Amino acid sequence: MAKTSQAAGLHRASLAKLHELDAALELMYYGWRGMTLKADAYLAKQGLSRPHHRILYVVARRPDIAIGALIEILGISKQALNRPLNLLLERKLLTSKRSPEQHRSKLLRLTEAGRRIEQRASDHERQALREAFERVGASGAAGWMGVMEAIADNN
Amino acid sequence: MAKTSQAAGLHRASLAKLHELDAALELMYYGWRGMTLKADAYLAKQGLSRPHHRILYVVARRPDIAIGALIEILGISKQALNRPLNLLLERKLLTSKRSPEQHRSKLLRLTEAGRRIEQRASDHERQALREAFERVGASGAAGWMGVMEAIADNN
DNA sequence: GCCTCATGTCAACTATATTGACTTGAGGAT
DNA sequence: ATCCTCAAGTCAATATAGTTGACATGAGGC
Repeated sequence: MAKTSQAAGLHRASLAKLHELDAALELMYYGWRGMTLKADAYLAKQGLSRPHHRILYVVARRPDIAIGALIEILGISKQALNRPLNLLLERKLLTSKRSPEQHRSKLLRLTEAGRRIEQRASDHERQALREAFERVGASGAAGWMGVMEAIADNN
Repeated sequence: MAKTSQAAGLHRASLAKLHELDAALELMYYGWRGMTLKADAYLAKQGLSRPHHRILYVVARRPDIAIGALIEILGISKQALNRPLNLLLERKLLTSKRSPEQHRSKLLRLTEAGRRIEQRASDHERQALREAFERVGASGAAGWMGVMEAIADNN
């Protein structure tokens, strides 16, 4: 699917800072890229990409989730979910079966192969976080979490 | 251009945590979204989107940048740059003129209107950061920067 | 006059999303 | 049985964001 991602500022561009917070703003951008770079490269090797990983990630943490609930969590339309989801089913990374009571909905689960890929992709991301946390120590990590929570809830 | 972005996990989904660092992993995702949410909404009102903002952001910090250098920094192909750049020129948010010595290259600058839009969009992002930094104090902010730098340089 | 280089443009393709309209298949209710 | 609802699936059209490849233009340099 996705081509191996381009240089795309592999080297953080040095731009003049017009505001005090410009450095932080750019760090958010490059931080996101730094965290996802290796995971995306791994996924590309498997013929998968970010949307597939998002599906695998959620299903891993919500076994037997129904399709409607998955759509809600991912925040995309069912048509947008359709392609990547079917690919994952065809490749037998996911299974779907009808619920015993609620026959209307289909329940999704990871297969062993799906679990393995989800683990490896997420591990690349966690590894980037782990190294960074180790470098700054526990108090820095706590600060990072606090800031990210505040930003995440900024609605 | 972009439709007003969907709910898309406006409420951070509560998923079981399979690993210690899953919470941090999700925070990176929601943090990025939290920072860009209002900026994207503002840009959409102006009929612009993230790529346009990226161009405006860089040109604001590198006045008289040539197109080739802009392509390098953004990490996209000239063909991909073409559409958003021409829109910005048509809408007179950017000007281009040939360099006095280096007549081969074109130099880009923001117009007043372009500067205003760049400022407002980036302000939405900086505001999210500012509030978060205020909430956690200087040491938390320093921790955040340290972690993000480590992740950004994780190549 | 030719070569190079920066820019511009055309075409075809891929991937990720959207909205709208419609179908299918399973249960529930009368 | 028939009708209604609901979850899921599918088809079509569109937008956005990117890619490669090929080729055109226009300004200097030699």
